[in-house]
Amino acid sequence: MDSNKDLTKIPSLPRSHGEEKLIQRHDLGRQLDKKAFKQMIRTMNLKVTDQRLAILDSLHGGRTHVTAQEVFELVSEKFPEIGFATVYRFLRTLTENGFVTEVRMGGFPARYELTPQSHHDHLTCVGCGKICEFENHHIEELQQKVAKQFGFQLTSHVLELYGICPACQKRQV
Amino acid sequence: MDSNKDLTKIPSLPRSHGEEKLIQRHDLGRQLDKKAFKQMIRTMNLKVTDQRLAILDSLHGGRTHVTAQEVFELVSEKFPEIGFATVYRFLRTLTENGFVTEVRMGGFPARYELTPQSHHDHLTCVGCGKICEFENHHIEELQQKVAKQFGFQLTSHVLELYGICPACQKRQV
DNA sequence: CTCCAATTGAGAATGATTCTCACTGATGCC
DNA sequence: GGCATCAGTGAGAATCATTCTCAATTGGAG
Repeated sequence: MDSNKDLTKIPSLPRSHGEEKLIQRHDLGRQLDKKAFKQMIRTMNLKVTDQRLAILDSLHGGRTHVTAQEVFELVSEKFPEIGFATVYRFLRTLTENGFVTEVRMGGFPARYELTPQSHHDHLTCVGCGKICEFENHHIEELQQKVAKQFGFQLTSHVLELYGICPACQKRQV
Repeated sequence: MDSNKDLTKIPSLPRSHGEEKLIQRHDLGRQLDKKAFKQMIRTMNLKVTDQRLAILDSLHGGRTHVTAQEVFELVSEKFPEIGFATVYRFLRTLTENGFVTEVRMGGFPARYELTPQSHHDHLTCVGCGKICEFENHHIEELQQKVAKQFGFQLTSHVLELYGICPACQKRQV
C-alpha cells in the first residue's frame, strides 16, 4: 500500500522560508520576547533554562504548527546537544499548562502551536487547500450546551469545515 | 501511564450478549447481516473470507467505537488464530472505502465504527477516551452559514468536542 | 476440481513518544 | 564567591500502536 507515502505529502501548512513578514498571527495582540518566555516558564514553577527558551523561541518563529521533530531540528541549530526527551517533555508541560496547543490529526505526529489568544476554527478548501479562519460564538455556545447535556466538562474542540472555495467552484463548472 | 488499562474498561455502550434487542443504532435504516457484509466486501473487489466477516460482525455488534485491539479480542473468540495484521489491514481498507469511520483522539488508539448513515459528531473524554455521539441541527445550520459567508460550498466537516466525562470528573476530585 | 493470485498470520520493523538514570547546572544558603 | 541540593538534561532503552515481510494457506474463476 502506498497510502504511507501520501501521509508525508500532506500540505498541512506551507513552510515559510525566512524573511517574509507573515508573522501576523502570533503577534497580533501579544508581545513574545525572551522576557515573556521567562515569565511563562516561571508561571509554571519551572526553572528557566536556555533549552526551554530555545524551544519556546522555535514555536514562536514563522511557522505555526510544528511537530516535535521540527522543534527538535530548529532548536538543534542553536543547541546541537539538545535531546528529544527535553523537547517532548517541555512541549507536554506547556500543553498541560495551556501555553501550547497540541493538534493531532490522523495518525500523524502531533503538531504544536503557541496557544492563540483568540480561538478560531478552520474552513478548508478541498480543491486547493486554502484555509480560512473563522470565529463563531454562537456555535461555541451550542457546543457548551451539548457538552452539558452529557454531563461533560468541555475542555476544547476541533471544528474543521471542508468545502469548495469560490475560485475552485468557478474553475470546476 | 495506566490510561491504557482504562480504555478497555470504557463502558461506552453495554456489551450485548446475544438475544437482546438493543440493535437500535446501526439497524435504524440499514440491515446488516452476513449477506450485506459479503456484498460490502465484494464492492471493494476483495475476496470474502471468514476473518473479514468476523471483523465486520464485531463492528456491528453492540459496542459502537472499538479499538483495533478490541476488534482483535472480539474476533479472537471465534477465530483464535486471527492475527493483528489482518485486523489492522482490513480496518484500514474499510476506512479507505468509507464503510468504516476512524476516530482518533489524543494519543489514544484509534477507534472504529461502521459509518453511520445519519451524520453525527463526537464528544470525547480526554480522561478515558470514552466517546459520546450527538447530533445538532442548529450547529450544522450555522456551519452552512459560515461557509456561505466565505462563499464556500460545504462538502463535509469534522466537529470533535473534548471534555471530561462525569465519571472522570468524580475520579479526579 | 485445479490453479494462482489474493489473503493470512507470526514475528520483525517502524515511528512517535515516554521512560530511565547518571550527569549537569541553576538557585538558595553560607 | 563557594557549595550543596535538587530540578533539569540527554543518550539510549523501552513502550505502544500500527505497519510491513514473507512463507504458508485459501477463495473462487474457469
